[in-house]
This record gives sequence, C-alpha cells and structure tokens, in this order.
Amino acid sequence: MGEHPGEDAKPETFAVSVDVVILTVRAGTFSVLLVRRRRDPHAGAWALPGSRVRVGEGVRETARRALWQKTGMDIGPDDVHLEQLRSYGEPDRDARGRTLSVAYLVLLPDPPVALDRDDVRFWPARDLGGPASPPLAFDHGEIVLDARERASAKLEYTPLATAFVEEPFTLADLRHVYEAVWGVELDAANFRRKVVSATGFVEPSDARARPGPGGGRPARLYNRGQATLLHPPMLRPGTEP
Amino acid sequence: MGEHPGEDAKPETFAVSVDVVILTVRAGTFSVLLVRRRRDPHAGAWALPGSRVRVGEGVRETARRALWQKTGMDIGPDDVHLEQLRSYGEPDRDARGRTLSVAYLVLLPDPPVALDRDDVRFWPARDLGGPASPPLAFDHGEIVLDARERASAKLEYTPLATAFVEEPFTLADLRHVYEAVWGVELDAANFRRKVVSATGFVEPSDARARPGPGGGRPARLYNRGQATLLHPPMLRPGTEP
DNA sequence: TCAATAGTGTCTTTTAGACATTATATG
DNA sequence: CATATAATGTCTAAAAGACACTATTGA
Repeated sequence: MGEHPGEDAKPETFAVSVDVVILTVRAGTFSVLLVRRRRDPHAGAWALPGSRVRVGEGVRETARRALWQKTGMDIGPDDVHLEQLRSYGEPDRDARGRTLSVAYLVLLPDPPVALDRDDVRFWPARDLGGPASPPLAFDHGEIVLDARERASAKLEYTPLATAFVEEPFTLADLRHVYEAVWGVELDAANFRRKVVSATGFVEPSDARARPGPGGGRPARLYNRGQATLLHPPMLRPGTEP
Repeated sequence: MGEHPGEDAKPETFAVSVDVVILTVRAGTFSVLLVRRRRDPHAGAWALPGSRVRVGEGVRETARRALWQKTGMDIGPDDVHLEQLRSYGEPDRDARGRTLSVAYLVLLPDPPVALDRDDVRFWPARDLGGPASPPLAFDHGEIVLDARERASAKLEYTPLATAFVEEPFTLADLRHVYEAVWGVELDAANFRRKVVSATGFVEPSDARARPGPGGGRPARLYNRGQATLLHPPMLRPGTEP
C-alpha cells in the first residue's frame, strides 16, 4: 500500500478548522469549556468551540475569533495565554469530508462572565473521557486529553500557572491552581519557598489582599514575572521515589 | 476586520503537507537532515523532507512515507521515534496558494546508511538559523528551531534520549546524547547515578561492550526501559541558581 | 478572647555536584 | 608496565519535606 502510485496517490484537499481547548480553574476544579452541538453530525453531543479557517486568515487568528464568537468572551490579544497544541487529521474523523483540525490551548482565570448557559458550560477536566463524561463529538475526547497532559506538564517547568489567576494574585491562589490541575495537596510553606526562589516566576508587590470573612492575616499580592522557564522547576510530587 | 461577514468570511481550502524534522547525533554533533530543493519556489535552498497528504492517507502515514521516500531510509513502524510537533499555516507561507504543513519530529540513532549525497545531508542543528546556516526554504528555519527546543526539553522529563542510540547501548553513549543536544559536559559518575535511579529509564543487561582501541574497562550494556516519564527528571545544568 | 489564614524558622532526609578511588580492559 | 575507560565511594552543599512557631486579621 502506497508502494506504487495508484488511485490513492492523488493529493488531498482539506477543510481546515480550529478547535480551542479553554481551560480554567473554577471553584477548585480544573475545567474545560464545551459547547453543545446543534447540528449534525454529533448533534446534541458536546464539542470544543471551533471554526473554519477563512480566506486570508491566520490560524491563530481563527483561534481568537472562535474564542469570542462561540463563548461571548471578548478578549484582547494579551489577556489570555493562547498556544497551539497539535493537529488532528485522521482520514475518517469527519464523515462529511476530509478535515484537519488545529487544536489550540487557552488558559484563563475563572471568567466572571455568566457563561453557564444551557449550551455552553465548563466541565470538570478529570471527568471527561470517564464514566461521568457527557458524549463528546468527533475526536474531541482525545484532544482534551492531550490538552490536559500538556497543561499539567507545563506547570512544572514554566510559569504557566500564573495564566490561571487574575493579577495581582496571592501565593495561595497560585497554589490552588497547582493543586487543582495536579490533583494533589501541597504544603503551603514549602510551596512558597520554591515559588519565590524560582527567579522571575512572580514579582512581589507592596499591596495585600483583604482577608476572607473568617479573618486571617492579609496575604501579600504578586504579579507575573518575566521568566519563560522555571529554574529550578516545580516538580510534581513523585509517584515512585 | 472579521466583525462582519464580508468578502473574507469565506472558508478557505487547504493543501496539507507534512514536513519531517529528522534529528540525530552523529560524531558528537546534534544534527538535522535537510534536502536541497530542485524546483521553485526556493530552488537551491535547503528544506525539510516532506510530502503532500494523499487521498485516504493518515497524516502520520504521510510522515512515514516522506521519511523513506525522500531519504532512502526504509524504516519499520517501531524503529524510530515519530511524534507530531505542531502545524504551520500562515496565509503567506507559500506563494502558490494556501497551505498548511504538519511538522513531525523523528529521532534516530546515527544512521549507517550512506546518506551524505550531494542533495541530502545532515547539518549541525546549532548552526541553522545562524550565520553558518545554508539558505532555508519557506518557514523551515522556524520549524527546525521549534523541533530543537522540543527535543531539548523532552530529554529532561522523558527517556527520549534512548531514541538517539542503537540498542544495546552504554551509559557513555547515552551521556554523549545529552551532551550533544544540550551543548554541555556532564560528570560521568553523577550522570550514571541519576540514570540508574530513574525507574524504568534503562534496563541493564549482562553483556558488556568491547573497549575501544586504547583499552579501558568494558562498559555494561543497557536496553530501553518501559518508563514514558522520568521520575525524577534529568535536570539540565541551570543557567541561574 | 478565639478561629483563620499568612508567613518564618528549624530540623531531617534526599539529592546534586565535585572528585578520589578501584576495576578491567588494550598495548 | 602505562594508559584508557568504567564503575564505585566519599564528602559537601543544596534542596525537599515535615511541621512547629509567629504574625495579623475578623468576629
């Protein structure tokens, strides 16, 4: 197969679309935004927000457009972390014809917008693919899985966790991100030491957060640092030592 | 722009191709395989081996086909590490029309094949993009850069370095991979301890390698382990402590 | 006052890095 | 024998983890 140029040796033409995996941490839960499909195929199933790439449009632009068109979030260029994940182009992934989807990863602070409409809502990332998962359209289950792994891994060696919190933030805010994404509990004291010793991870400010209703010492507020890589990395608690 | 569905709101149709970044370590140098283009555009410039995706063909299949068609290496499904890098689809990347290229990463032991033909050869990865670089076609300079970064990073937290050496291998072989890719020198004794203590990284065998011409104690031979992630990771010597 | 949360200090165990020492080959 | 390379051991410094203690708020 493929040895001789036969019937199938013709080059294919593709419809290219973008699917956006929007991740956030809301109420302590690592979550993915999905929209319910109205039309076939997979009508009624939940899908990643996405769109076809238009004439003259950059693929990254398409991702930004899908973000606000499908979710109602109007978001400036620098407000969110947007990075390409990878592409999915199996021949049979859409029965209507040959398509290739470029998946993008978006990391957001918990959006204040009232997003939980009937057909647009966040789902716990850990559930998707499991028994408590809603039906997912196309190969979007695989895409979400890849996105989760990418995000988990990048928390270790990049300052990406700060993309999940609004500025300025407390170190407790940041710790909650790690705990939600990794599904572990971290010692607050040791976490603090690692974060402040990693150069360029966070920038301390002089301001303090107001304590919660039960009181407590006011927490110092921080902003994102300039580092793109963490030295040393924030290592995930090991499964096997 | 993009606010109203106008002339540019039409969905685009793409020609999709695959470009393969073939990385190896030969003679202590981290290297990339490039082929010289015969045809315009960019005739005479050096490019990544690639091919259009055919009707009914999976994108990963296209990558495997490009690998042996353009380089003459005939390679079984499990002989090499092949993973998707990301896709490149800027509107103006090919003047002939709208194209999207899915880049794949291939890691190989130094191939015994006589590859250094006039129009197919390995180039030192560190040079590409710099002043000693040959002219590169399309956006292939950017792709090679991304590939280098991905490979460097994955050496830290995955056992991927073993993909660069033939089995069985010595720990010195493995160390040379890290040294070439990272461009550093590593202490042999400390390297050994970290490798053997990372569970599932390498499997010791009872066999020994034959010493070189100058003599020396025979080195134990190892095979690849089953781990997909390293605990703990092999941390790159830090730039800032 | 107490409860709650932030932040610091201290002790122990683990790991990293530098480097000496021993082991086993070639010539 | 000398030389080369592999493998182990040892010492020190740094980092991680457990956890006690202090600081500052709300009620």
